[in-house]
Amino acid sequence: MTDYKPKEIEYKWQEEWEKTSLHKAIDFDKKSKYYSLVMFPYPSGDLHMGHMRVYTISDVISRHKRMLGFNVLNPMGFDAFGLPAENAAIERKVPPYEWTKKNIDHMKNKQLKRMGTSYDWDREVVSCSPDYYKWTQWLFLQFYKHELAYQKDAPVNWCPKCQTVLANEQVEDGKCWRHDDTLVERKMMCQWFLKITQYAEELLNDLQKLEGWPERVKRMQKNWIGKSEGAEINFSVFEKSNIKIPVYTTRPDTIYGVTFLVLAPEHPFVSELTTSENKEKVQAYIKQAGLLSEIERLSENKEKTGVLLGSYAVNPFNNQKIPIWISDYTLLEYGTGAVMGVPAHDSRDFEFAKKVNLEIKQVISPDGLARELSNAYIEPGLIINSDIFNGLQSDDGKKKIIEYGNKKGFCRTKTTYRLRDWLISRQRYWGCPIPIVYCDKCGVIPVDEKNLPVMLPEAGIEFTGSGGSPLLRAKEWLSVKCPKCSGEARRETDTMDTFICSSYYYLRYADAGNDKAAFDKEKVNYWLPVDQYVGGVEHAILHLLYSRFFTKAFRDFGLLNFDEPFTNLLSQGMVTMFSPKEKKITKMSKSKGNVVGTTDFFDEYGADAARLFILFAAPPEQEIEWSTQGAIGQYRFIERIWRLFFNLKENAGLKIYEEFVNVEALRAMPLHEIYRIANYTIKSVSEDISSEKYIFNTAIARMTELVNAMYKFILDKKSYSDLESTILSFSFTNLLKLLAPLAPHITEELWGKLGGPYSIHQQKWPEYDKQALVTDEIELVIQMGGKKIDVLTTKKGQSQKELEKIALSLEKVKARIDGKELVKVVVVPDKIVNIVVK
RNA sequence: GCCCUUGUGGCGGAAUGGUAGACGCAACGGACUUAAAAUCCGUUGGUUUGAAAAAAGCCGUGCCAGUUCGAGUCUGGCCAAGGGCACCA
Repeated sequence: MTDYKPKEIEYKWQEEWEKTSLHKAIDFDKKSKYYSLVMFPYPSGDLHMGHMRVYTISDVISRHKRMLGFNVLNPMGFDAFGLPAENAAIERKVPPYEWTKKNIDHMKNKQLKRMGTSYDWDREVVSCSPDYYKWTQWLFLQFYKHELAYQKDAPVNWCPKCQTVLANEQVEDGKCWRHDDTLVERKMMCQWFLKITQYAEELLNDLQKLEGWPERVKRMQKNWIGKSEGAEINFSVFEKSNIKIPVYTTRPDTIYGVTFLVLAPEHPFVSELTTSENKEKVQAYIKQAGLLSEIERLSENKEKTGVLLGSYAVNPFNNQKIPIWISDYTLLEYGTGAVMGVPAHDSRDFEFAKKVNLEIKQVISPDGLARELSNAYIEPGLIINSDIFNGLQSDDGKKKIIEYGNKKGFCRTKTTYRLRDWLISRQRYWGCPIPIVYCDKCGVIPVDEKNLPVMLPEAGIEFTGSGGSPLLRAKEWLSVKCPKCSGEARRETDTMDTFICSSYYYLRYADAGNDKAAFDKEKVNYWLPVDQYVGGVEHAILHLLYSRFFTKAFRDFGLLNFDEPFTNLLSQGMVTMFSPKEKKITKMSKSKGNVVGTTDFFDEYGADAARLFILFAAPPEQEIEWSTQGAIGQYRFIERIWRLFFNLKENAGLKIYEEFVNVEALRAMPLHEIYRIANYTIKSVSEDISSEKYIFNTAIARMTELVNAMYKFILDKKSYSDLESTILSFSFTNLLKLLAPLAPHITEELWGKLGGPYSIHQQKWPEYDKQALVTDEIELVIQMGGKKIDVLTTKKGQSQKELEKIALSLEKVKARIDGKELVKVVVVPDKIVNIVVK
């Protein structure tokens, strides 16, 4: 027997797999395709055990599907644009390109391959490489052509640490998603947007099609899109018949309770509606509101403030004259930027009315009676004080009121979404340049497709960390000929949000080398949609919503033929560990000082052991806590298999053997139990590892049981009969195959040592012998009143009467029935007998 | 505030409404060894009776009810932790 040296074995097979192109995906192959995808990483430099989880899960799925006979596409690449590279350039004067390249090289060759992953590296994509970002730019131009990319002045979120603006989705709790200690500021800027809102309804509706997605993720997307149905009502302005103020409401049933209007401070009508005596106050308020940070504005404790404009609006339903206010609790970007104030039935309006002393008029009541309100009554109810609509229920009232207003021409139903258009401009260097040119004569002009890519300049770029994007100072690069008039023009200096790059990479994998197009339509239609996507739940909204949007837009551009990119989604839980900094168990990350590197563990115990522990600790969706001790437990499991192999090889003539045996020949022998467990293991592992379940922890437990049973069987055994060596060979051969997707190196090694043909990963997934699982004895549980009294082994298939008789004849049972009335006996054949007494 | 998820031994976790705690970690005992490590074999939810062993009993899946012959599992309410949304009209 030789020692188990994981490092040697693992390196050997990793090289062999690469040399023999074992994991190559073949376009348009005869076998059914299976696209297995893992979210591609940002090349931050050093992967730790926390990162390993997602790659392990996805790799097990890919390897298993190959053994099931699928043509598997399992690609990998790098989301390589982004801030850390640029920050490294500022701090250490290394060009972002070099820093990124070095990290990719390390992650790819020293870490991802070292884990034993089975990627088809021929399809690698690197989003910062010009042959990739050329197509990012080309796709931007398609959006532009279809009027889905546009520029506008808007209040935007600015992260002072990133020195750039952020999309709505990238602001969490008023803070930057990358810097949870940094409040986002509000600024007015002219920026590029993608019109994701045009797809809001489809993005919402098609969530129903995504049966293979976790409910949680779908709910989060649904919340984010935030559809609401209501009405848009036009208020006219007293003595200013040229202006109509549209407001959006979901409660048209409260229209008679309107006692004021509130516009957003940035609302375009504000100056026109401000009377001269209020001008000063209004301007001061607008200025002050603009200065507030996001978090201050959102703060719940913040008291409502606002100022009167001086003009009056007229409620078209009852011609009542009501004052117009501005307040920062009204948002310009949502609805129409103006709300009707119904203090009696909206808590924000109530608060505001109390604060500035406005009339509160009740128009909804639970019982039809009006009373003094100490809070807004926001439930639906009976309509009162509302002229011809009195006595209706809210629901019915809504419809009738909209109908009435519609007839009169000042009201219509309207659907509003919380989702905003996607702000994609970034004031940073290390991103994909937006292919746009500004010409004094011609205006905003897109770069010709044939002149793509607009390369990021490298020479003469200085990273100072201040004074805006380095591109602003790249004089030579900045000046360009206008594509239209050939006159002097200037390049766009903003780059794209890196989420653009990651919104289509999974399409590029289908045709990674193409230099004529972003991807070939036929290839994309062959490979896509992705059959199984694995990634972190932190992208539940961001990346997954953007990618769905891209897919739908590309379908409409005629680039592909499907509606949704990812059929099944698995959101793996975090890997946590105790953080000495935060004094609690929390997500493994460098900044929290609780990382365990991969290299040392792999060298000592092997990637196989790390993979097994990660899979064994909990089901994939759940959080797991890294435990080196626990991982060593899996190392011991592997070593047990290793020793078992040599023991059986020397003593029992172990060989590859996969045929079923005649179960009758085994009856009443201890061997029968081994054969049964082996087949039960095949059955359970096949089920647990399948896409319906993905519970790898129990799969590993079943295999451990088989190994334990085999150990027990061979204990003190000196010689083996032919039948015994056959059954043990059968068990061991199948064990290796079942374990192969999870621990690919050790299984390949032992498979080879057993004389199996290269490679175990190209073998057929085993099937189990149904005969082996048929038993003639069962364990019968005896209960009294639902409590277990006894368990006895008895013949299978006895009638209910027989079982009842067996139970009632037990001494224990008799003693307990004694003196009581037998109410009934419940018999579940081959399972339990439950005796109920009174 | 609204929506959702999760509460099981010292720990991670298993259990189609039918033997709660599979499997692993940790701990303890035994074998092997001059010794230790490793390995192999065991024990390990709590508790009561018992000198001990054997054995037997009772309690036990966050709490309180309910449905059921039978509930970790289903229903309702509560408590706790975690997550999402949050001045979205």
